[in-house]
Amino acid sequence: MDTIIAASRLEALGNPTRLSLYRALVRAGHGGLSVGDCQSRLGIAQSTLSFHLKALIVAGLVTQERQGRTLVCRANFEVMSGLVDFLVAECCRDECCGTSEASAA
Amino acid sequence: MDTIIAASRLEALGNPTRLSLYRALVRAGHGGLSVGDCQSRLGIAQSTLSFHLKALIVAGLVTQERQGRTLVCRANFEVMSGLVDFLVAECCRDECCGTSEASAA
DNA sequence: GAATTATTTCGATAAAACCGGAAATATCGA
DNA sequence: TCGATATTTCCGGTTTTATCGAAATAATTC
Repeated sequence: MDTIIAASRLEALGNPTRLSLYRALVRAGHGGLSVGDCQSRLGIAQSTLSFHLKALIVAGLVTQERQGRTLVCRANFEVMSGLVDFLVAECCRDECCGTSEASAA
Repeated sequence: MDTIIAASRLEALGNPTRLSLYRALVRAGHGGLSVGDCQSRLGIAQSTLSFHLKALIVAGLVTQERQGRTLVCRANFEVMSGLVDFLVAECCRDECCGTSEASAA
């Protein structure tokens, strides 16, 4: 995953309102939540919710599916998994040869 | 972990410059990197680096230790681990009873 | 204590984020 | 088509962020 893309996803999660929204969707699991359900849970203005929801969708963290009048939102678990993998990828790769003190040799 | 704290950490990682910086430290592993090493790797102004480094430190993602004239920076792996755990915590908790269709019952 | 190296703070500026109210769009039911 | 429900877009104002250069601080060495 590109650093730019990973950063945009982390940025999307890096707002308390959006993080709460995302976690509500994570808790909801497969079934997801309608936009209205999200709104009543978070208790913020609809326009504000729509704004943040869109940010999560653009980032690829959330998907939407229309069901009649309502839009069902779901967390995209694969994207989250990829993001987590990215964060820990290459951990300690440059830490060669088991030096126990910094800048040894 | 509090949502506010988690969001602040994700926000800290949600900037391409800071994410690159953090990943450089993750790659460096236990030995860490001096601020000067970070600067030469990222190729940005020192003031800019200092600004972003401070953000990571305030967020708790990075620690610093003085060694003579240099400040050694290290990724705080425990904090990262906690953050990852937070993201996947309570997954599907509200998805009761294995309904396969949304809003069944 | 003066010179040197390492790092941060300050000042300025342009860009972006955040928020809610009002209006617009889309779907359903009768 | 008309009315009701569900959701988004547009608008504006305020706050925050990102960036760099220049000056200041901190620790070391001679």
